[in-house]
Amino acid sequence: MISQTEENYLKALWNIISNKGEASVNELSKQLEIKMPTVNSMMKRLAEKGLVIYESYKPLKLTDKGKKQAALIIRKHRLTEMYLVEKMGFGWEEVHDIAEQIEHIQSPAFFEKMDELLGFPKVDPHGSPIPDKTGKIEAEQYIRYIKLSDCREGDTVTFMAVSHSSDDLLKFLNSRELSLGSKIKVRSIEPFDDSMTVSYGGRKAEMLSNKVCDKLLVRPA
Amino acid sequence: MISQTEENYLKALWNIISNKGEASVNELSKQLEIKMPTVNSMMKRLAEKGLVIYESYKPLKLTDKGKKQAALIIRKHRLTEMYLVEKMGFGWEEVHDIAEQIEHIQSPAFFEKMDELLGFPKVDPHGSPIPDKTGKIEAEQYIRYIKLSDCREGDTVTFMAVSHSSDDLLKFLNSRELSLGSKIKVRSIEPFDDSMTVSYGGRKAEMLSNKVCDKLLVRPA
DNA sequence: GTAATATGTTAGATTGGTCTAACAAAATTA
DNA sequence: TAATTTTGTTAGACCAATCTAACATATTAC
Ligand SMILES: [Mn+2]
Ligand SMILES: [Mn+2]
Ligand SMILES: [Mn+2]
Ligand SMILES: [Mn+2]
Repeated sequence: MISQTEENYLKALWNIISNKGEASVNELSKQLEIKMPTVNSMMKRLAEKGLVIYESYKPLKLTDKGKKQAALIIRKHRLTEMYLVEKMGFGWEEVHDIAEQIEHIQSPAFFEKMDELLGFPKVDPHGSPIPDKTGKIEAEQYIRYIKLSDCREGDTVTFMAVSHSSDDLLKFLNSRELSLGSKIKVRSIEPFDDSMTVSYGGRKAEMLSNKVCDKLLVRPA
Repeated sequence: MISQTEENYLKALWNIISNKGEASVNELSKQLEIKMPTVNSMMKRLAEKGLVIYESYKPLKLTDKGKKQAALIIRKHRLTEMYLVEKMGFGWEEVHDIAEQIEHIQSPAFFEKMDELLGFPKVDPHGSPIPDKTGKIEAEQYIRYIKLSDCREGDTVTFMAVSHSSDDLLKFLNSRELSLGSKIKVRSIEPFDDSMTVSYGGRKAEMLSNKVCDKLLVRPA
């Protein structure tokens, strides 16, 4: 009914909308690395199918049906990432590309089994929430984490999620042994470049650039 | 480089060739439920790509490159089936359709990991051999099993594989608690319909139709 | 408020993967 | 061997998914 290609468009739309509030043809085009005219006609097709609300020159929206479909693909993606890390021994920096493919597998039983074997996890290995079977994200998880870069000297916080997880960032965090759940204390902030010196786990004075701190989502103690 | 669609053609070709010695456009067409003209043009494409040897009105062949590619897809299929049964708790009758999709995942690391977690299995849950990483099937596994239907009264054999495993057959075998590795003794053969009365495991006198016996591959004791 | 730039749309081409209809060759049957 | 049936091929259509080129509208800068 809905193709792999269409699923990828839906998912990208969902991601943009939940980060920035609304989506444009231009952004989608950049995100997917597909030219604007192609995106434009795909939006019309998805509108035909009742998944997207398309009006010329207006921001793109998802219908409720579209939101649900998208969330269910995200669910499959995140369950897969969790499974790969927890049950197969992959590192959190290795799983995205595999999940990008497995999210399109058509087999409710397969993902049911994953969910079960994992004990019905609420978040993926990068701290992002896993939508439930109806496409909803539990209220508790709407809690808006704050960026580490928005913290002040002396703050103590818990590292909860990575906002835009690139391979390079994840490998950097691996190298500093900074993982989800770590309690981080902000020792000092360098006024010149906003870099932070923090302590956590065994590490007593790690320096993190502002670019890094901007990607780390934390919960105040 | 090679699409999911092309992979399915290659695999079907490989299966037909290894069962019947050679393949025709007609057989491929039936197997894949795709009309002959479509198959015909796909064969030309795969010939272009050096995977198939195509000559008008002659039987279809795979090149060495084609054989290897096909075997590597079969490898992914069978490793997946084994993983689903051994590590995720699926029944042997549930895994084929999922494997049919997962076999197309592009990620050497993913299948490496499966192989490793499974302890480098040599056969899939239906007793079919798993090609190695170079696409070869180990010599030992070339052993030609015989059909249970070719056995005689009094023979004792080990159930090694299912030849054409349909859902219905596998469910039937489940219901009779007849699984791979069972030692089967042929008690009697009914001359009228060639049905067999056999004993194995806890069961002392199970009646198996000729249609069933024809699908069970066994190794003489 | 006009000019320049960025964003969005339309038109038309291309490729992959499928089909049906018509024709051709090979195999089977009479 | 001739007729019939089965198998294989060619031609031409269609839809999904992509592109480039050209044009239209909105936004931003001056
Ligand atoms: Mn991901
Ligand atoms: Mn994807
Ligand atoms: Mn199978
Ligand atoms: Mn397949």
